[in-house]
Amino acid sequence: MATIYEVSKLAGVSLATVSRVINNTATVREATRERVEKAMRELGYQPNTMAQSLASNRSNSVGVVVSELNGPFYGTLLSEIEKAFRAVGKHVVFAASHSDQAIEQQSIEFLKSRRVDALILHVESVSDEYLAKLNQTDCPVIILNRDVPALEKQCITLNNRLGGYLAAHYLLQLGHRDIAYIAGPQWKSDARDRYLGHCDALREAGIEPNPELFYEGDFQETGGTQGFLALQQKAIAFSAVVCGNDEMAAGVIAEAHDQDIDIPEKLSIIGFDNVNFSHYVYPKLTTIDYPIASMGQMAAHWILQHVYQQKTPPLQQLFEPKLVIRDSTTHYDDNCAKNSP
Amino acid sequence: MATIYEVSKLAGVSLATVSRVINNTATVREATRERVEKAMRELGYQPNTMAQSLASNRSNSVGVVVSELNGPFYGTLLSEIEKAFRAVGKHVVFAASHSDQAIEQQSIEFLKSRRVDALILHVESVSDEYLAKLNQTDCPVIILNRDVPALEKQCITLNNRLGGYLAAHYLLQLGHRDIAYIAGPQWKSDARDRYLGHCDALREAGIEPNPELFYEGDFQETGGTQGFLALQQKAIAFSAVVCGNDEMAAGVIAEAHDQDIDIPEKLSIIGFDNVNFSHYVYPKLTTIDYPIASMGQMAAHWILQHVYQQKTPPLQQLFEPKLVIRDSTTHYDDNCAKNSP
DNA sequence: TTGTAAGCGTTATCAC
DNA sequence: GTGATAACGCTTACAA
Repeated sequence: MATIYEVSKLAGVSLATVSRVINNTATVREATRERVEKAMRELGYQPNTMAQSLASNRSNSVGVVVSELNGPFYGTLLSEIEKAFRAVGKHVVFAASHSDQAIEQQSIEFLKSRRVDALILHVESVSDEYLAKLNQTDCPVIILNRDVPALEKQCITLNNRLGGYLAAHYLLQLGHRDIAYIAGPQWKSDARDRYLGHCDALREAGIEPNPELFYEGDFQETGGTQGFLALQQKAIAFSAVVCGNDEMAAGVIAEAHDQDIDIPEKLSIIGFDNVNFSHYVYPKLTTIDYPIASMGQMAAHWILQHVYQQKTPPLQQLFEPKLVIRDSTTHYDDNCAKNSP
Repeated sequence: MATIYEVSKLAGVSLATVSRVINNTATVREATRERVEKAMRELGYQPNTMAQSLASNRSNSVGVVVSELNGPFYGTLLSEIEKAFRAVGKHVVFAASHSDQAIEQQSIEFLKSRRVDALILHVESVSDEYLAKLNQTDCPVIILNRDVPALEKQCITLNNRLGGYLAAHYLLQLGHRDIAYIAGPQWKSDARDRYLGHCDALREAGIEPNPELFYEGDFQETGGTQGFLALQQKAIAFSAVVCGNDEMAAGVIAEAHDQDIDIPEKLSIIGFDNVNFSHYVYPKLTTIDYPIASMGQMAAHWILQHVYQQKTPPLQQLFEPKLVIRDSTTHYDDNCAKNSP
């Protein structure tokens, strides 16, 4: 593989000049540039990125760590990030923590050891302090789906509260009054915010949230099923159930099928995230769209701008969810048997 | 960040010795090794991977290119590959071709410019010749889900024909005789093989495959829907339909719902791949499991063994699919209205 | 505008 | 066993 030295010899210029045309780092006379480019072409020259990195103290690569890769969510994220960086010749190296708390921090360190120029993190278990410290080293960090006060300029988040509001508001609009809620783990801020938005909408409609209609699940399909069963045990009936995410909504739907409950006629169900399988469930799931692709893109833009000094469209930190109406919800009907024991 | 030089000074040894303890590359007296290790710990030393790569001509990273990242398939693949390599301190950098023919080759070149030690490819559009040439350079290639004759030792594939056989065989066993087939694009060898297996089972049962019961789809959900509609137009009735993949099966199920056709009572449906949403469709999809996780792991093992000289479990190139029985299939029943105009 | 030369932090080849 | 020292291929002052 040809080196910069051979190029310089063939073009009859110095190493420095070749480097200049490679990096556009100083003005080079047009004639010279052309001679160099010709030489590069003839030799099929490709800069050795390792040498570049070593000399410039820049790896031209960014790291991404996500908690899970199997799910319907992170593929889209990674895909978008990679696309954005490749367009400017930067590589992305990634690690998955496989939802393991111990591995998460280790993943970050692992990528740092690769001297990535920046890190995009979608993580849950590491502490705010750790993230703040990390950012102070040499490696800017941008954080998805989480608010770290010390890093407020570098967090890209969804307005989860608004999302929760939109879901409940839609159901209220359809005439539902007794709306059950199957939440995600309440130690997670997004799960909490979604429920807060839910309560906002209820109160706005003059309804006080009823603890009897609340169940704390685990964001998994089975959690949805269990939540639905638990809610049915209670004394109070409901005509709709909103879930903290689509997986749990799928769990509810599955159980409803088992019990021969017609959806949406007897029970309206609404999810959250709009993951890629949400239109494979039957009936197709009404849900709240989480614009993960745009958020990934924005993370890339932030780094492009702040780390690589590239021009990008204006940055945005807070994203708005949108209601996606499909077939799992319908008007409240007095005749509909409310769901209760 | 501490360098190897500082470590050597603190430990009172030469650069070379420190390098030796880092790489276990020659015998170092126990006392010396300990002094060096202590120094490394005290300085929080981490080798600079760029410098290592430059000097050793090894990047300690492997590249992965996949055609798509959104789908339900590649996340699992990447996840498994990353896990295997991280365990031995190797990084993985990836690129997605976003199903774009032009980008695919460019993605490969992009990763090669990063001097990856090896490449794992799940690609369709580049030619066999290109792959063979690629492998001859400096960069071993391992290929997933595709047979490249010139690289037969480096291809990891699924026995698609067996998979097709298993699906049809199961339906025959259930008593179905008129079985429609919605295939993937027949220029793809996996799509072809699956159908061949289907025919194998039919002939084994003394049934000659009927071209009227065959439709060539596109592996997409909409293709399944269109295929189902097209098959219904034909003069011949069928009691079951097998699809070249799960997406198309989902399309058939959606259309069946629209037409109020009971599944599986009136129509049995079977997919292929066992993607992560296959149990979210209703009824849960009977399908053929594609062991993508094991295959990704095997790709990693191959590289670990041949490129990094690590010991691994024995390698395996051909994987066997398995029938996964769920709720979209049932016994053939004479009373069942066959599907026809 | 172009050239010279000193790094960048390792590994690897010699000697000792 | 250990230590000098020359690569590795590039960037980047500093000169010219």
